[in-house]
Amino acid sequence: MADAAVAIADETGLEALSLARVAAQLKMTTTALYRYVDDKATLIQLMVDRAVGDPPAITGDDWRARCRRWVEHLAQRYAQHPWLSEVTPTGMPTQPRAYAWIDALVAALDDAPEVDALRLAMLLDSLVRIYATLERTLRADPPAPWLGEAVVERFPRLGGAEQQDVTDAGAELRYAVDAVLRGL
Amino acid sequence: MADAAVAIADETGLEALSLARVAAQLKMTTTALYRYVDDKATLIQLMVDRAVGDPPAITGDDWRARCRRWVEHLAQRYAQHPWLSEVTPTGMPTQPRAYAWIDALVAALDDAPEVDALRLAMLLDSLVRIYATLERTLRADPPAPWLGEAVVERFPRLGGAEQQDVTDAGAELRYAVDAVLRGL
DNA sequence: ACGTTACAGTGAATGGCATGCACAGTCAAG
DNA sequence: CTTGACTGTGCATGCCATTCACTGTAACGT
Repeated sequence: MADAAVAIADETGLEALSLARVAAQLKMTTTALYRYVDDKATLIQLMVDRAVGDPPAITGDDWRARCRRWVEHLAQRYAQHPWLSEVTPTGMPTQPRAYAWIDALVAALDDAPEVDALRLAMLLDSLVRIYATLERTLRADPPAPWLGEAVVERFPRLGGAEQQDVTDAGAELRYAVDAVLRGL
Repeated sequence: MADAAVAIADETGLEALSLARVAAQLKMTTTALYRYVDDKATLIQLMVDRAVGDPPAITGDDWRARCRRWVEHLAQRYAQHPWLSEVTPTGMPTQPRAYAWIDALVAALDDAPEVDALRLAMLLDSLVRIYATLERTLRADPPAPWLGEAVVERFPRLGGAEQQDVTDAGAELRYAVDAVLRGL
């Protein structure tokens, strides 16, 4: 059931995911799904758990590099399932896989000095989410020049950034992560 | 109309906001609202613009301190309207106020060396969003200890962080912003 | 003063959605 | 053979966004 739902979300996004469509995919009635799941929300939780999957094993000399690898892996999962960034986060993680990812980051921070792994995990995860959201919306919207003549006229200070490129969400993510890692 | 919608969202959250309720508040029929707004989505855009409001004037010696002030102000707006963090961002900003905030940050970065203001604005805004979301969900959920015995048993490395306090979203935000500003 | 036109709001209707409840088949254990 | 758990169905409810055809009303040009 979770797999069917993930397949639908992969194709049509989270907005278009309804229990009716999941049921159709499984050749069941909509209401039959309530035998297995209390709620649409819990189904989505299951989907997230499944789509994010298990954390990778990370090796490398530099702990910052290991952090970046961790981020890359997570970002890759988000890229495979763009709807992940549409899921509204609901507080602290309760799914087992989430703990596994945090654990993996803690392992990667083995020899890092004075780094608060839990906080960092939350921060990095959030950054991945954000730039995944950015990527998704960039894909959906026309890549509008976003700074028109009129705007620059009203806010002259923005003039310099006019032709700036914000089309590569991956690059933005790396920028943000690098800034954080340098600043720790 | 936007004000009525903001009032409802302030009280009951974004989930509970329906055009029917807005109409009731205004003593109109639901369908009458479509005279003024194409879509529920565009109504929400208007609401965001109104709720975020105009950026403050920021003064101070240190550009990092000015950045922090900018973040504090923005976070304050999110605190006043918690539903803001529930709004799914839709690509680059199109509302005039958004430009004004970016412009304000650019101004604050006047004498900062080699800082990409646009990128930084996006990053800081994202951070504010994230920790506003955290605060909202902390308020909604029971502040569960989130790391049970069973979890620590399966992931021994997480043991140290067991009793860690993640209840103060404001502190987390400052931690993240400080890390970023140091790392630029 | 009269007709026209833009505007503001209404009412009914459509199609989708999550979800609840009472029922029917099916299959295994006593 | 019977009972009971399990799996699935059908029907129904209430909420939602959105569309369309319609009515009143207020301003404006002649």
